[in-house]
Amino acid sequence: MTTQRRTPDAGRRSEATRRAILDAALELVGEVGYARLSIEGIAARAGAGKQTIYRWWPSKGAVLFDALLALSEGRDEELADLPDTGDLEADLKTVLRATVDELNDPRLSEPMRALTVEILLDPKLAADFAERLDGPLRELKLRRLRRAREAGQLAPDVDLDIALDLIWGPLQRRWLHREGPLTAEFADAVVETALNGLRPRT
Amino acid sequence: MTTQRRTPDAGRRSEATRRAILDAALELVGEVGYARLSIEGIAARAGAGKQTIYRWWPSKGAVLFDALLALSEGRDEELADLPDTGDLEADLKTVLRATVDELNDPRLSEPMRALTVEILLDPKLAADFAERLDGPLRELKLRRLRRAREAGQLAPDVDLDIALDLIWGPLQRRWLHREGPLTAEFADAVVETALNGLRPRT
Amino acid sequence: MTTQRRTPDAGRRSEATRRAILDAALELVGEVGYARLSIEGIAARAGAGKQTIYRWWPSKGAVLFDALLALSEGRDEELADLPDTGDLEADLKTVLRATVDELNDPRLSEPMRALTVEILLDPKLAADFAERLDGPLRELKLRRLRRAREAGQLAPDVDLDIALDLIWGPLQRRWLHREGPLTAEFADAVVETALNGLRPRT
Amino acid sequence: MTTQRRTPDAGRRSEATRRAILDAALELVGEVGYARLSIEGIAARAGAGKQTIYRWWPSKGAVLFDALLALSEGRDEELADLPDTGDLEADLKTVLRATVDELNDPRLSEPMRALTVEILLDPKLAADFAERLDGPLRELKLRRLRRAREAGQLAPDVDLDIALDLIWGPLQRRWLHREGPLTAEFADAVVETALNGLRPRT
DNA sequence: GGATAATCGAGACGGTACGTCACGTCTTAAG
DNA sequence: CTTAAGACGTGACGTACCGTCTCGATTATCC
Repeated sequence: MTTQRRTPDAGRRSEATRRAILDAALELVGEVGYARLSIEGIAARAGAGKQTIYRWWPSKGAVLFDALLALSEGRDEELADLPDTGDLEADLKTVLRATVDELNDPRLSEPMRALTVEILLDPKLAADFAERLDGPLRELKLRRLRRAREAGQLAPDVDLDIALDLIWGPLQRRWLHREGPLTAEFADAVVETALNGLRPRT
Repeated sequence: MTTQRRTPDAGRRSEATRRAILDAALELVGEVGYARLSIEGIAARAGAGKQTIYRWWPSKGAVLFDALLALSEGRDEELADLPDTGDLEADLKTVLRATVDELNDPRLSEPMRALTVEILLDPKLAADFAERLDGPLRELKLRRLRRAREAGQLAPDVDLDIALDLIWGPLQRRWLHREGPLTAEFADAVVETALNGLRPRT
Repeated sequence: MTTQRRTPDAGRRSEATRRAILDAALELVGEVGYARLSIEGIAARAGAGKQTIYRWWPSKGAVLFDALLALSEGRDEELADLPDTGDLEADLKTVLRATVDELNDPRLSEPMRALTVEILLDPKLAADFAERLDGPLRELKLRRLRRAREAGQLAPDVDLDIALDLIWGPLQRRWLHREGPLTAEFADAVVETALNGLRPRT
Repeated sequence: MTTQRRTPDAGRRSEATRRAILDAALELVGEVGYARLSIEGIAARAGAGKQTIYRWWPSKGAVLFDALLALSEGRDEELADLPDTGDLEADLKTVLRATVDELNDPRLSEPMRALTVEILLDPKLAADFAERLDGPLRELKLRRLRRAREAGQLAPDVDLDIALDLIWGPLQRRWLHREGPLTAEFADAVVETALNGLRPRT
């Protein structure tokens, strides 16, 4: 689940140091923000040599990415299937409300926004992110929507990629751009309106 | 339309230097990208002193912002009203297709993505941007939608902010995250699907 | 007594501004020391434009020079003849003790050391200084010694330049290099020992 | 013999870089003079990073000091005892004539004057200089004079500090202030006249 | 269990850019 | 024409990090 598979000899790698680095990265990003987060700072805080970081990660963004992944490890809900009670609207509301809660936790939200931003600019990081997090999640969502379409809850000709954007886009946009509060009501309203447009016309 | 009103004694400001700086910023961002754009580099290219930049702009993001604004000056379509032929769907398609064209021009698109990203991280810049560009544009859009709602083309209880997100969000998201090609077809499909969900239920 | 004779149009010169600049220079050199004294700082403190300083003085050293000269104006003892009671040793002790007192006043001593140092490095300033202060003073001293030699109190073949160095050198050296305290006793001892070597051998 | 003992982990210090910096400093001070010598320039000429200079030296004066020390390394005459043939006058003439030769070599003289001047203004540098060069040399001179006093060649009550000033002061003063040529004759005359005043009165 | 090879901390190094200060020149507006 | 004010190009300051590069000093398998 980390980058270590791609590196020379992961066998010898010090797990303690790896954790210290990820922890330091999280602490520091909370204290000074992403822009002023530096490899030097992480190394110093972690009591690690700079080379140790450069050996295992290509950029500070990659370190923070792993640090955030490590945070959400254990909570395997991450890559579990989306709920499927048969009621698409209810299920989507459940999922989006959970996301709203996560995004309202500044401990997660701030570094995650920083990381998202970094991803927008760094294609390498974007690829890593797509492979390890965004891609799989997107697949889960598509799967749930496909099932709904097969069950006749969505119009048969609906473009699922666009559907996905309609449902998750407003939330992510409002979060990323800080355009207004993230509330359960907002999540509900988005789901309702989007589904309105996606349901089979009678 | 520029920052100069907020600064000390803008009367003495050298217009030639101001243009040289904005031009240099645009050239350089095209050549090396935003991450490697530096105040130092802009000053050197413009034949200006660094202090002259620091005197009038608070960050390289702010310089680029003004540079992009200057680019689109003259084309007053910017802050003109959105078209209103009475046919909301057709009007929105016109607008979104125009946006698609703009975003497919890499001369504008790349620095604009960089600037957008900078805005995400820098609240000061965000405020400036909101005041001078995003806010007014948003207002235009809301006005058009409000007229449509009054004309009965949208459900009377629709939340216009959410409507706005549903219509413009997917496009912006796909652009910002480079998630697939920006085409007229995509624009059309988004408008159709979103309006489906926003129209009065019969 | 100032530089103004050498400049384009002294007739229009503002005396109030000139005083303000010299006063500001003295204040600032006392507050921040010579190294951090700046033309900008003087202009700001004096409420004068920088150009006004550049118009009338060639360097901050020159400003300080004039400022120090202005300080000792009025006290005409400056360029009055050295005392001549007939007793060379007593007269020299009187003079050197007075110098000791002056040099122990930090209000004068610190900027004077700074100026002296500047003179060591700036030949233009050195020439100005030699012409307006050091030369005349040296001439007074030589005149007193010459009278003493004619009166048989010094050996007839003594080199007066060397005599002058022997008498005033140690004091100036100890002051400039901060090598030990400046006391009346030291002044007396120097005069006695130096005169020992300069008197006619019996 | 250099500053490195006072600095963090001098073990890793690159000797090649250290030499390159000192050499560059000497070259540059010869080309542009001390006032226009800059850390930036030294680093560029030496092919070193600025930080490398700041890591090991506190000021450009300190760099030049080390550079001059390095110049005179090898010539161990530096800290060897002053000659003692039993004839004080002859010995002092030998020493002062050697000094005159050194001070007439502009390769040494110019940077040395600049450094001397810097020392006058910078107490830290002065302390360093006193500890590593001036102090030891002064001690050698005092030792020679003390031996002469014990041998009855100087008056028993003579203050050796003042004696030292009388003998070396005029030469240093004439050099530092550029007050006339430095010749062997001048050195001889100073020694003769000063010793005249210091010998026991018969 | 001792050799050996990679990892580790530490941090020096050549660089780039930062944001600030002062330089000396210039332009403007007021008197 | 001088003045106060201050923008301008220039250049150096001293600092922060970059990413690379040695250094010993641990480890942690593998012979």
